[in-house]
Amino acid sequence: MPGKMESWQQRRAAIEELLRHEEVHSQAELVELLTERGFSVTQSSASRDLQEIGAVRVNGRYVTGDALGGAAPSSSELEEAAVFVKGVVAAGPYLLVVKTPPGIAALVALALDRAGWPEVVGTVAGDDTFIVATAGRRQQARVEAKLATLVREAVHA
Amino acid sequence: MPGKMESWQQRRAAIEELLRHEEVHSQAELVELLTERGFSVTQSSASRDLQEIGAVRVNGRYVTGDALGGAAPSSSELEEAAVFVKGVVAAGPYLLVVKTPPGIAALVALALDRAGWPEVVGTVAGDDTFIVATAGRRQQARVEAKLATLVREAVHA
DNA sequence: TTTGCATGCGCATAGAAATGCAAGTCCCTT
DNA sequence: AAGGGACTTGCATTTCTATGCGCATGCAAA
Repeated sequence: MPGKMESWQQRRAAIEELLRHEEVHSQAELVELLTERGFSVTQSSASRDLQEIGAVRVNGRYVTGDALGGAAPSSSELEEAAVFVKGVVAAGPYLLVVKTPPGIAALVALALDRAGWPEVVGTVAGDDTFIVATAGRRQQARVEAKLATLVREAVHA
Repeated sequence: MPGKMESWQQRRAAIEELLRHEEVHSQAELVELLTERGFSVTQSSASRDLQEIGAVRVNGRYVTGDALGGAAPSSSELEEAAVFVKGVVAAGPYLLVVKTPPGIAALVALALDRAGWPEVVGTVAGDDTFIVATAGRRQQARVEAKLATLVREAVHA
């Protein structure tokens, strides 16, 4: 099986994006749209992705979970907040410690929470530091990498 | 077919009520519950009713649209606080991450502290998340289970 | 009463989504 | 470098949901 795990996160991001702008009525349709956009997947994965994302089918149309309840904070919020990140360090195999300027740890932590990354189990913020809890080593590594990328891009911009 | 058209409104009300207090995972299950309560229907009608009502299946469980957010009080301090627990997730073998509505994490964490569970080593609270430290896997699992029970009861009440 | 229209429902089935299983990858540990 | 575990995915199939069709009933007008 051609199991290219390369796109996983991009694919989910793409799905969320699709759900926001297109009318998706079935998983088969979603698969089609994804295919058009260069993602090669089957209905199986679509099903699992949707569940993971928290999408829901209402009246025969899929919508993202947070589109129902209000606040639809995209990753842009986090991208902005990323500017304040001064450092990310692993603390043991399950935690990350993130340093920020004084007073805004909570802000960044909140943004990270709302970004809804699947690997992030939760955050606890202090004044200039916050802790990110992840479910395991792998998740920790991913979050660390993603955060690092985000910070790099934020600084460049 | 004895189509008593008198009852469909009552039936739908009953369904809404059921969704609020029971875990309904499929339309077949719903039919069963309704039958127990004296409503004689088939899956067909259940499907149409759910659609009409605006119920939605999230993670394999049906909920009414407006049930997305809301809580009720209880008795003992921790039991009361349990209402606010939105999720419990293990982070590695020693920690639990508990999500709550914004601003309430400290309250719940304190209540848990005071409950004096032997498995709980300590808690650290943020704004909408707190972390529970336990002495090991076994304790972690036990706390997770106890919390889950508590939450379930709190919600049902 | 009879005729017509609208509605609620069940049956059968088309249509859609979830999942057990096994295969392929990536990484971490030894 | 080898071994093992944790993930992810696709396939095949099961399980669940939506709906076309026709019957039965209620109501209103003729």
